[in-house]
Amino acid sequence: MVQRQQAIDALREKGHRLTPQRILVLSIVADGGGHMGVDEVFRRAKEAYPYMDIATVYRTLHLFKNLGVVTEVAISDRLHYELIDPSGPHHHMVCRVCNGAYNLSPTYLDEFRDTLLEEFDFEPDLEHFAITGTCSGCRSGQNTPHQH
Amino acid sequence: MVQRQQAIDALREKGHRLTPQRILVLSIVADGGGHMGVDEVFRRAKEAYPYMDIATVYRTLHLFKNLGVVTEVAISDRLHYELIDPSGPHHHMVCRVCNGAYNLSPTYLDEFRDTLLEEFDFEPDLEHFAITGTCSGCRSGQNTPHQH
DNA sequence: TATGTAAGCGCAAACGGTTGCAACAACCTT
DNA sequence: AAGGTTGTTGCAACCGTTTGCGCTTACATA
Repeated sequence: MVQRQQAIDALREKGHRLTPQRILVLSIVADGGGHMGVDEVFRRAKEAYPYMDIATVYRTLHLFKNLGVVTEVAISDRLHYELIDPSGPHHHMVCRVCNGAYNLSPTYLDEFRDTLLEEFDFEPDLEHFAITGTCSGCRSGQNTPHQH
Repeated sequence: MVQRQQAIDALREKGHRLTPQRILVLSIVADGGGHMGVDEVFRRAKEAYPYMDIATVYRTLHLFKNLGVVTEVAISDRLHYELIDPSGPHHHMVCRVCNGAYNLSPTYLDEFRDTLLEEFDFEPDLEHFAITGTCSGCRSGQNTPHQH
């Protein structure tokens, strides 16, 4: 797994220590495959290492976020984490009805950013940005609400 | 104050009761003049009425929000409230450096909404939406950071 | 390989915000 | 004006998340 080694390198380069807890959290997020809630990361971590503390999970996820190893996305008022997509940055559209998360290419946001810069000289933070709304399936009434 | 009477009418019409606590919170938000944090609303309310509870402040602000009397805007991870602007709906750009909040006409967001609808059939929630970023003054290094 | 030191840990307390519940009071009815 | 009902309140407990603080441990140095 290439991303995992990149994450470990990023830690060392910035002078952070490589602890078993960090490796464990990283593995869990990497193996989870999608957006993982903090509680699920914690539950799996505690299975593997019973002394694991929830504070360590939060601190580790924030650290990885600041290192650019994981992205943070708010899904119905809870933060979720996933490994950075190596095929390039992307944003999320999160459906308020079914909680589904969809990727969004930055292209669409770039246009918006350019407008704000030109009109107001305001530089928006759009790096880790989730837009809530209603997805196609839920708009047409096909989905079951609040699946998760 | 016209907006205040409209708020009271909105309460009665929906079958909600007109309590001293609600009148107090409404007056505080109305007199505050800008985006008010929950803690400041609570502090002022407790000055006027020492039995006031923080839960009542939260419940009252949420009620007014649902009635469309106040708008909710997130300023650096805390929710703030202000009376609906009678000159029309608007959004906010919040500077992450100085916490300053600037109004943004919905025109700019409408373009973005249309794109998401056309491309993905995704209807974004942009009603109560604050965009964080760096404002003009802070981009040029003129402002004092983290004033609030 | 042994040692020093500062980063990181687990723990517990605290944070902002929400919720369940019994007492209370706004308002409809008479 | 008095009574009944039901929405609202204050309180306290709880939630997810953050923070302060000793103890531990990863890692640089020798």
